[in-house]
Amino acid sequence: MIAPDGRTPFVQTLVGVSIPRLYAYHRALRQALAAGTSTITSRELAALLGQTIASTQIRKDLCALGTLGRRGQGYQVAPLVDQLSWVLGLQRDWRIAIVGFGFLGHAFATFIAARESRFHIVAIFDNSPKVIGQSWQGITVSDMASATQIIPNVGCEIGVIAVPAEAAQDCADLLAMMRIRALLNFAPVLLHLHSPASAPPVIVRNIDLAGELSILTHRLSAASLNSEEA
Amino acid sequence: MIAPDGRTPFVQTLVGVSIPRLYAYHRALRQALAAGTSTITSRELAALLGQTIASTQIRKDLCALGTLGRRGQGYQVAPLVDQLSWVLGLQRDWRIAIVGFGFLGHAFATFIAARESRFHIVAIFDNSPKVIGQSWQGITVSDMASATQIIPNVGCEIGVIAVPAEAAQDCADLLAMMRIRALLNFAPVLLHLHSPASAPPVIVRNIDLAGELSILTHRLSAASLNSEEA
DNA sequence: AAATGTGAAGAGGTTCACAGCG
DNA sequence: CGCTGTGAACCTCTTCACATTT
Repeated sequence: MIAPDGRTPFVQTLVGVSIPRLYAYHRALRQALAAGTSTITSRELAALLGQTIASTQIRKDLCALGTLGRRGQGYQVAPLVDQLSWVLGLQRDWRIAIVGFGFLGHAFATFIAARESRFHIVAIFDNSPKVIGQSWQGITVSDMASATQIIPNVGCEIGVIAVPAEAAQDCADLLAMMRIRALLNFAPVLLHLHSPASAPPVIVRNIDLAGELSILTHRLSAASLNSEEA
Repeated sequence: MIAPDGRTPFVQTLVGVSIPRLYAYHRALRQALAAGTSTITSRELAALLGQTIASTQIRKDLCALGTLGRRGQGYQVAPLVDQLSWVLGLQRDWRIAIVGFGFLGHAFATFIAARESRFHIVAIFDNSPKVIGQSWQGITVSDMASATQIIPNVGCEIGVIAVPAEAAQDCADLLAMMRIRALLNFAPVLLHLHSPASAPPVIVRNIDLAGELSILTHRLSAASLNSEEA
């Protein structure tokens, strides 16, 4: 793997840089590029991000990726987007298997297919007879049990778990056995993954909808208490 | 508002305590309580959380909520759950309006209704004629335009934005005008909320599905580079 | 003896101030 | 002169070590 500019990328050496922040830059800069902006300063980018990130922080982050800015001018947007794509792993395509094709799995598939051209849904599984056999954008929903045949064929790197909590662990085990390398888990359970010793560990990221809600309720409660005191 | 034990709660004064972590404790402890555990040590709780949080960290956090543990024994699970519920704002019920009743809105509603008894979906909006008029658990999906009449009637604190990116800002504006106090936003856009000067600012939390995916792809890329070097 | 509670040390990430270029 | 790049100060959160309590 060689970065677009020929330097060896040093993705793993980025200290002090948060990936969500880089993704925010990436999204904002893609929009700016689409709108015809060719050059941008760190302060302008901070404005695009609603001043949620200081311009100094932006410069620190971008500097850590390699020097791309021109002093006195700012940054070239196009190469910056490329560089960020590279670091975020978005310079290549990825194949995704969705497990659980209820409303959530369906929503995820539709959202990703519509917006992210580098992510491809290549397999869909469910265990409900009502859903199995249905077709979504040319992909037939298969029984979970047939994952052992299908996944080696289509070869996907990422699994999305959108099943009820009770079924999530079994799905995760099965996907790990199929050498899936990363999981996005919507089920509100802690997954225990004992990947085979030969394979690298499975990367898991959890999205907990109830947890997100409770962050809101915490802050609402705190806000009420503050206003009562005032 | 008075905490269960009579002390004045100090929700807003919790420094050095992350809310996602408290929520993780809450979930694990509720399960432990349901399984019949009445007492638990910080180390046992760390084990329940898959050793993702050190027992020292747990003690620091719980200590910050007020002294609830007994030295030599551990913590009483039941009062601990109550205390955490209080801090997280889960000691009361909350009413939610969902805007956008495609697959994602539907998934969110179903998920919350099934799992979280203190959250109540009280209004659903969409702008597609195909969806308006449908009924979900006794709630009729209404046109977005009628939100100005419906929301003041049902009085909900939290709004969920599950519409396409292009429509999200308008929905947020409308909800803010209706004095919604918090928003969970699934649309991949930065919302600008100019809440009326008289009202407290609207609390926003964004859930960015593509961003979550890119965190996985970043780590997958980094892992590949590392293994190549090894 | 066992586990909590907590000051102190440490690590990590953010902001500041300004040097360095264009 | 403007904006980037960056060492240093700063601050927040985590970990350690151990005193304290049951």
